[in-house]
Amino acid sequence: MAETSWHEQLRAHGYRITPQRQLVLEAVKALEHATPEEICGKVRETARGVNISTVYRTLELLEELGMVTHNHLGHGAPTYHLAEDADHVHLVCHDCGELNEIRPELVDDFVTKLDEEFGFAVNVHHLTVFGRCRKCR
Amino acid sequence: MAETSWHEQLRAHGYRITPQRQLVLEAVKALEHATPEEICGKVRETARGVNISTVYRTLELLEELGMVTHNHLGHGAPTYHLAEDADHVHLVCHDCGELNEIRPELVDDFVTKLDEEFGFAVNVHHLTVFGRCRKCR
DNA sequence: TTCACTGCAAAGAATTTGCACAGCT
DNA sequence: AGCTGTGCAAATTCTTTGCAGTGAA
Repeated sequence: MAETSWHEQLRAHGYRITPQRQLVLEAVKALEHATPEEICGKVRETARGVNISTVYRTLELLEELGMVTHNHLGHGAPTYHLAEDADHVHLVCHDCGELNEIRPELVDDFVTKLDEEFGFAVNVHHLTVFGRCRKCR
Repeated sequence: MAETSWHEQLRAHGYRITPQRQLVLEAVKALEHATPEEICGKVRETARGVNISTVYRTLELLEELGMVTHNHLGHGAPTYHLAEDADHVHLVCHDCGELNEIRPELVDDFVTKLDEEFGFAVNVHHLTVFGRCRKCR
């Protein structure tokens, strides 16, 4: 995403460009799969006093605009990443918690089948598959 | 599951049979996809004074013994059901929240592929697929 | 100047834990 | 009787909200 692109996307919807929003977006990009708490920590490395509730509000906004997405990779807080980096499916091991990202093509058949049979459009970016990894079986 | 089966499964692991455990298991069976809160409500229809923390502890125990499983069907609390009734995949619509259960055979190819390519054993019972249903597209 | 945005503090929802007593076995 | 399980209350974790002051446009 070009620097100007997200500025304009915010403006086009009547939202303002603020340092906090810039920093949150940068943190999401840099951290990958980060929780709101972690994002807040990263942001505070640069700007002090940024509040966790601002992070929540910003993530909600950025998600609404389609700039970031989130996943539930376990029992705890959700993790966020850039929408443009989200083109993968998550594999999470129940036992060791290991996270793997796999090519979305692997679910293409499945996605097609659900579309044909139920008219259901799978959101592949939000798909997390739990199971047991090679090491833990 | 026969009446005696789960009694023995508890005993075999050194756990005791209590009215609370029986009621929680019955509530899980009766409600299907119920949150801990809902299960607690159901249990209290029969026995008063059962505590929510007992429900949590019991669900954790029953899950550990493989008698119930849980899924995350949205942002809120997880939902529990009997493991023996869990042989389906969940389809959840982002927009209307509608929940559908589909035949697990639909993911067989996908499961096989993940096994072959990554040695990853998918827990189909815990699989929830988000997307947009026919009506909301 | 105007009104969206933020920080702060408090409220809320979901879950866990410590501890003394109750009740299975 | 012995020890697991339970109720209760308080602590935690994660998230949202109200409100008054700040700052982007």
